[in-house]
Amino acid sequence: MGRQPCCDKVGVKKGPWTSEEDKKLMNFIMSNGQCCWRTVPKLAGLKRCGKSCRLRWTNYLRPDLKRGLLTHSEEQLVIDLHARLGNRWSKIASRLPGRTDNEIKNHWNTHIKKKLLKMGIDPVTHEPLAKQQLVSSSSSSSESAEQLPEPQQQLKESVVNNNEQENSSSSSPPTENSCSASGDGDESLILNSLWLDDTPLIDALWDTTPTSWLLDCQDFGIHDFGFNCFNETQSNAPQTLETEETKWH
DNA sequence: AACTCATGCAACCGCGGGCTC
DNA sequence: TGAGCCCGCGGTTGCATGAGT
Repeated sequence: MGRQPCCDKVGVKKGPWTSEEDKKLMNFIMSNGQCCWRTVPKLAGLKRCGKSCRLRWTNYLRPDLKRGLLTHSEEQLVIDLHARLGNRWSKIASRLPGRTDNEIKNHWNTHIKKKLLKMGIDPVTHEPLAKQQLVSSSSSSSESAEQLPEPQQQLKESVVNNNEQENSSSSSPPTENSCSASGDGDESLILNSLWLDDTPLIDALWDTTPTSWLLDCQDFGIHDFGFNCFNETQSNAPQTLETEETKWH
């Protein structure tokens, strides 16, 4: 169907926001609340499109936003949620108070992705890269997985064990990616369990993390990246965020 | 000091979903 | 039921800044 542009392109300003514009938008939202973004620029006296106003507000001006780098445990949470949800940044962001989908997406693409790759973990599937290469390069034979070198074999077993545990526990649903072959039913279970409870996961998640198999990744040099503190942070992540963050970065 | 390259972040764009009529 | 509209999402781009040569 034909779509009208989100705003009149003529006379609409683009590019970086000035502090004057920020002030206008901030004042307007503060006094009128968030409503009908299409009308916001007009009412607030801005030469911007509503979309741009919404983005600026949600990604930058919102008073509840945290600024600065993601903490260690926030990163861990992002990794785990990404394993469950894939690139659903807004869903992931909804579990991290004060963080925006854009921020998380950027952080994923610039930091976490690289760290995972360096560790030999596919950032898309969250599976060990070595394992994937073996599987893909040796046709569809299931035997290939049995012939993994020792470190990869340990990883594989770890993954299997975790999946088995998760499959047998109603309180910790299987990951979307690692169990992608199990069908849509699993995903709906995951989503149900995730979204029925809207409280942020930041404090509770790592007790049952499906990426806990990363703990066994010592042979991939994980200690170089600070993953050796997974065990510590599982039990008291929020309390140790700042100190762990310094190790991590 | 000047240049190039890499990195990180803010912002834009196009599309899909949901709602209304 | 389907067209029109708006909002929100995810992918991508562009620019500013820092590091390296």
